[in-house]
Amino acid sequence: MGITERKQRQREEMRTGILDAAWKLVHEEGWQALSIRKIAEAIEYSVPVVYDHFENKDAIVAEFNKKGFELLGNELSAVRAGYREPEEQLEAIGAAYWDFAFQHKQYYQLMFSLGVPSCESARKIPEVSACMDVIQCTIRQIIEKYRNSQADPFLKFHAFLSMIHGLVSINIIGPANNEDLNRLVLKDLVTGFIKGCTA
Amino acid sequence: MGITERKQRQREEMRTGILDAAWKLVHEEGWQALSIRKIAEAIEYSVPVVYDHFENKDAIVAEFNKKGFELLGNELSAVRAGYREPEEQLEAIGAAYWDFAFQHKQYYQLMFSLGVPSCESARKIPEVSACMDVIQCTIRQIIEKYRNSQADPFLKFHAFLSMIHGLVSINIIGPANNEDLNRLVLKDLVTGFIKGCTA
DNA sequence: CTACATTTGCTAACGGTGTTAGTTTTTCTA
DNA sequence: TAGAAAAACTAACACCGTTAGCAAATGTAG
Repeated sequence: MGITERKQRQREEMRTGILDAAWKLVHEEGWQALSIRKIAEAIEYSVPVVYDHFENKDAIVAEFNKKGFELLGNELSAVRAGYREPEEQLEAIGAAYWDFAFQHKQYYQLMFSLGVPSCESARKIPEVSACMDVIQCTIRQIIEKYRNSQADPFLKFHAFLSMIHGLVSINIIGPANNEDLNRLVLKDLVTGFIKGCTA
Repeated sequence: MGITERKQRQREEMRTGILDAAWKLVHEEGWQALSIRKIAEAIEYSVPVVYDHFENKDAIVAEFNKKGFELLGNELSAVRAGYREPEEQLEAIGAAYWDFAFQHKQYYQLMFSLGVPSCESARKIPEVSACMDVIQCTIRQIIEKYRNSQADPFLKFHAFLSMIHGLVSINIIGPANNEDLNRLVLKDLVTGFIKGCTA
């Protein structure tokens, strides 16, 4: 009775086919150009077929949102594993975060609502927490390492995220800004931040 | 021959009427709900009349973008004028920037593409520069005051903007976050930043 | 092998969007 | 008062997300 298995497999293939088509469209024309109708055309099926696999357009978008945080989380974890001292780790995380935002521009725009019709009802998904934990944990270690009882890890975490996200989001809108300047700003922000954690 | 004057006046009235109606809609239903048709209905004219005063929807949105930066620029200037020392000024600017973002949520969302279909072809408008100059100038004064030749004013300006914008944009997406925490994060960021400028 | 049931996919529609071509109505001028 | 100019409108085009209802393919049981 491999029939149900085959059907299951075909369903799965269609699902990923939809996502692949959607992703291709986003890459070629941006989020604002993504439409159910174009997806349907790309997979060579009629529109309602898409609705058999996703409740609505938001559900498709949410899928990418999740995947984006998953990707970023993995990236940050991997980079962090390459260093021993938490200061180095945080510096590397800052750079990696930056790289991610621009190497996966579409993901990042979606993840932080940059010029994208907001993907409602996200933000509580576990991928977000997991991703943030990497940063939060590293910062806590810096503070602990320097026995700086005045620095609140939670507060510092939010400060760090604000810095890094602000830098990225300002630069991700519109075409290429001065890349060298941004690198310097990033370094200035991160080193300044670390100094604030240690002293 | 007051006829042409009257016509001019009527044109102006219709223009502001369109903008008022648009602004009301944005306030009531958000940017994503703004439509030419709804504007036309609100002003009790047919759709093409709107196109007699604005080239397209983007032009209407761009108008608000400009106005937003104008407002923010004035706000920051005013707040800055209330203090003598640049450190105090910057601290006040940080707080004022924050307040603006949340008191004029719709403006801020538009100005920095937070969940809004990007208003193309903005960002080079003079209101943006004027607004940023207030911040940039204050930072330069702090650096000069402390004769810190190592701190680059331009770089520090970008760093400051990143911080403040990052904090705001993370918190402006979604419903109310912890207000007290955000105030602390803001203070931590700004004082840390000032320390980085002075030493 | 056939009859029924289920799944699968489709057509066609509803109400919405931005935008514009062409036409009517109003207003001003000569 | 006739004709030119300005103002406003109707109606369409080409999209969009979403869904109700129907047709065709597929699997199941007698």
